[in-house]
Amino acid sequence: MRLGIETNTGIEVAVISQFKRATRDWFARDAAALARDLLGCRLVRVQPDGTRLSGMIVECEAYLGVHDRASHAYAGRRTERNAAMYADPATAYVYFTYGMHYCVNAVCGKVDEPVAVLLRALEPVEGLEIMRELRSKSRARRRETALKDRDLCSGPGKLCQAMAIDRKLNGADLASGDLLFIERPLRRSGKLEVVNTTRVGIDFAGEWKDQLLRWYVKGNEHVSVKG
DNA sequence: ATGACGATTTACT
DNA sequence: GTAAATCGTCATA
Repeated sequence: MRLGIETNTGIEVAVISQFKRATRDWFARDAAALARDLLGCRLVRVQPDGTRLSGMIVECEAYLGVHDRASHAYAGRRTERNAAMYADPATAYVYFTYGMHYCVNAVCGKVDEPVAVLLRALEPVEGLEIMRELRSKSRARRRETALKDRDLCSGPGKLCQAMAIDRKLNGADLASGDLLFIERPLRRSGKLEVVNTTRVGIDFAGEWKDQLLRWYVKGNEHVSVKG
């Protein structure tokens, strides 16, 4: 239970919410089901100094393993970079892309089965001002205007920046670790309207680009792309 | 050793 | 809407 969370306006309001750590068993299933269920859960990052950053997961994509042309494990590719995909469920797979961005996945399925869920967007909950600093840091030119809340975690690369997630967290244990983990609500937090559609940024994937493997919270302003 | 390319973000026309 | 940024990774040689 947690009393008092930071709101978009910076005002603290008293709320009663109950979350518990997601267990390894909870991750040990197919990626599509997990992707859907991750919506509404919290991703939590505890920094070295103990500062807690968190956000509600509002957008996810499932990557289905060796047959999925969009997956890093397509055709059984197993390299140093994607090794974490073959690890235990609840392992974090963090990879570097486009020469400048990190993306984070929750590995699921069984051991040696390279299936995972890409976390694409969060609605910031704890540590918004720290996130703002982390996000401003790497910008080429400082902007006079502060970043809006919706610019903090509305994309896979942005959320890693805002949550201080980089290659050091590749292989982290999302179930038992203390650095990066998932909390799920004990009670279904009201009605969560969900949209199921196609994945983003995988035009190279042939027929697999049409599969409906992306889920997001309908109407949530932190979702990265509409559609 | 070399070259091509991103599961993206940002700035600019 | 288009294009630049930017470099680790991987396949090929």
